[in-house]
Amino acid sequence: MHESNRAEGGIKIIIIDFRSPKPIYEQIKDNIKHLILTGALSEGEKLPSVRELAQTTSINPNTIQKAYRDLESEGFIYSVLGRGNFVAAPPEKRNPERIESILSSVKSGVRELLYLGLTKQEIWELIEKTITADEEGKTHG
Amino acid sequence: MHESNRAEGGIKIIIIDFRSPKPIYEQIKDNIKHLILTGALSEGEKLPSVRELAQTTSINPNTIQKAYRDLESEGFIYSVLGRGNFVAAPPEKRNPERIESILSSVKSGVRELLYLGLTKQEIWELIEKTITADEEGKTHG
DNA sequence: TAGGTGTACTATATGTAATAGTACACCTAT
DNA sequence: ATAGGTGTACTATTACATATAGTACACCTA
Repeated sequence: MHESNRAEGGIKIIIIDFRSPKPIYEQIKDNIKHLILTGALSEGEKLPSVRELAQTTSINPNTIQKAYRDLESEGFIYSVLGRGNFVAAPPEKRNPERIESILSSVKSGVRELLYLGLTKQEIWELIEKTITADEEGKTHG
Repeated sequence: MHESNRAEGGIKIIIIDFRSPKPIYEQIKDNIKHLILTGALSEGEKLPSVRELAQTTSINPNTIQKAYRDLESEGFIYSVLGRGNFVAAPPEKRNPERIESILSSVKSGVRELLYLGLTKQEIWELIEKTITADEEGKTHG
C-alpha cells in the first residue's frame, strides 16, 4: 500500500493513494478542502510550501502546484508570491450556481442511500452526527 | 402478446455534454442511475439496446457498452444475451462498505454547503423537498 | 546577499477515453 | 432453418489528461 503522510508546520495530515483512479492532484485538493471545511485548518494558517509538500509526499512539485492553483481559483486558499499559500476566509456572499451544483450531487447521494435501504431518519442522523463532530473539533479558544 | 414491455420512444431522457470533462460513459451511467433512483425507470423495464442508444445519441457502441457493463456490475441493471438490458431490483441486503462510501461523499457535500453559508435547516429542507418529489413521480398504479 | 517562496514554461512517458471495425453466440419471430 | 436484433469480445488507432523531470525567473525575508 503506497501512502504518504506528514504532520508538521501547520498541516495535519495528507494521505495519497497512488493506486486510486482519482488523480493525485484531486486527492490533494480533497484532503486540504476537508481540513479547511472541518476546521482543522483555520483562516490565515500557512500551508506547506509547494516544494516541501512535494518532498514529504514524494509527489512532483508540478502536481502540488496544480492542486494549490485549483484551490486558489475555488477560493479555499490564497497565494502570496515569495511567501506561501494560506487558508482563505469563507465566502461572504452566497453563490447560487455553486450551491446548486453541490446540492445536486448531495441529492444524488441521498437518493442512492435510500435505494440501498436506508431511511430518511437514518440518513439525517448519520449526517448530523459527523457535522456536529466537526464543530467539536474546531479550535474553541 | 402484441404489446410487450418495449421501450417505446425508447428511454426518457439521455443528455450528454460533449464538452464536459466528465467521461461520456460516466454521464450515461449517471443518467440511467438517476432515472432508476427517481423511479422514472421501473424494475424489469427494458433499456434501449447498445446499438440503438449508440445511434440515437451519436455515441460509439463501445462507449455505451462500457456504461451498461459498469451499471450491471454495480447491480442497477442486468443483461440477457440476445434479449437486452433490463432494470434490476433494488438490493435486498445492505452493503455497509458501499453505504459508507456514498455517505462519505454526501457528508463532504453537506460540509461544503455549510461553508457556503447554508444552515442545517435549509439543507434538510432542500434535500427532502426533492426526495418527496421523487416519490410523487413514481408510478402509483 | 542567500535561501526559500510562487509561478511559468518546455518536454517526455504513461494511462484513459473514445472511436472504428470485425467477429461470434444467443434470442425471437417468420 | 432463416433473418434480424441482441449482448459480448476482441484489435487497432487517435486524442486527451495525468504525472513526471528539468529549467528559469520574480518576489519575500532574514
